[in-house]
Amino acid sequence: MSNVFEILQQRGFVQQCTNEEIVSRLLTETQIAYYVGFDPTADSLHAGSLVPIMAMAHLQQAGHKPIAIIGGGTTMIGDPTDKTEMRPMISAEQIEKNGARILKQLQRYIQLDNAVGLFLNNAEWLLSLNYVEFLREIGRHFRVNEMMRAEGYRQRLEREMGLSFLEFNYQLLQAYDYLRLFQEHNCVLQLGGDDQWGNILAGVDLVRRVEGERVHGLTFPLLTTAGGAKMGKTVGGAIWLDPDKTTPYEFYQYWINTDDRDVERFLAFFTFLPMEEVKRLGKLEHDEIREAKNILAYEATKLAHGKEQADRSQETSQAAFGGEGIDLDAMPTTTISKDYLEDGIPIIQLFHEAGLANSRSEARRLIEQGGAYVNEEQQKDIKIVIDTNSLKDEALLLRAGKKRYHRILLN
RNA sequence: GGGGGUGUGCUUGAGCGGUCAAAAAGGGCAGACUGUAAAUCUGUUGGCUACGCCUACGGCGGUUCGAAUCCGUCCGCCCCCA
Repeated sequence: MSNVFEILQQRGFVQQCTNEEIVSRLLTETQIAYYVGFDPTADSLHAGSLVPIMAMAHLQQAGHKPIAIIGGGTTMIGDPTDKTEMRPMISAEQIEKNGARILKQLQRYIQLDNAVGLFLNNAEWLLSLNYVEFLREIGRHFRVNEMMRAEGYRQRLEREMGLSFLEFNYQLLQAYDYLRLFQEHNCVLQLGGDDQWGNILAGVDLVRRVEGERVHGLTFPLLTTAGGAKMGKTVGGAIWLDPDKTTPYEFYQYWINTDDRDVERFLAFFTFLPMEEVKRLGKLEHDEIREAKNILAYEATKLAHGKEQADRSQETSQAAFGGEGIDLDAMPTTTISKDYLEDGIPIIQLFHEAGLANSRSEARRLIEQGGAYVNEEQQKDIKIVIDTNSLKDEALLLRAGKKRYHRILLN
């Protein structure tokens, strides 16, 4: 149980590794510094980022020193890897701002206090680089033909959109990051998604060429759900870690709706439950597996938002789906004026304005198809006008379909 | 620099000058089933003051009674040659 590498392996974190034996030994016999880069293009991390985060947490618990990097410098270029289009470039200030929020999120999982863990922005060293110097000292170590063999670049080269010279340089900069971190913090392991494998290797090579030292890399599998969707994405958008962007309840719901086939995998990745327990839960079938999803959702929410929020989300969830009660306080709410309602609001308009339908036409369809409920009563007539007579406990409870609720209050 | 392509609704992708709000698939939404899962089946899927009207097929202009479909031009992207 003491070997973190084994833990990572058992939990499914290891996709590729420069040398499993050596890395395993490094992790057991010494304490090392390791790094992961995070993308600061958004002001929040999302559920997909939890894979590297959890891996970092496991490693830190085993006594190793995490370095989280935000790509303030690299993001200003845009990673072409596996991207169908160029990433939008964003300003340094924005990156700075995003970075600060990301740091806060990371701190829920790992300690980054400048002592046992570091948080750095690679803009610190990338922005001041001198072009000619960089070419001479770093650029000379890269073979273009080798770079072009990398899957990510090749795709971009062979398919439609070309690859700008700017993007082509991305790999050099990321490799340079690794070199710097090795030189300054003695970082000898870089982790990342499997799409980063090429970039990680570039860094490993660079360190070897410049410093003559052997450093390592390890990638995580790129998770997709059994349904084929990208991990952490729903049609509505990404599942964010920021409670303002994705409420704890929605976060909880995301996990509890996990596909049966994903439960065991996800428990291993996104909770700290011991593997025996994970396996046991993963084997449950039929409605019993809901218990496993419940635990998954609870644990994941607790990690991201704390015990209190997890408890609440669980209660709300159980109330809403378990039976009678619906936790009114937990659902999205709109406040309207009393006069407005007294005059009567056509049901189509009501659903539209509550945000349960994106247009009036959509609201009309919803109602016609029997998916609209007011105070849990199905309304199929599009001409109905809702007024104060429909109030129940001074409020209206709207429902669209099975799971989407919205409450209307008066002021 | 020269030559050739291509640009359609959330996505992919059809589309004779009229019958195109635009085939088809995917996705989404709703309904049935059910375990807040998956699979399956059904309906629906631009907007609206709604059996009619408006906005849409890269931008702008033109030809025509009439254009997503023809012409010009501009923009983006791709391919070949240099």
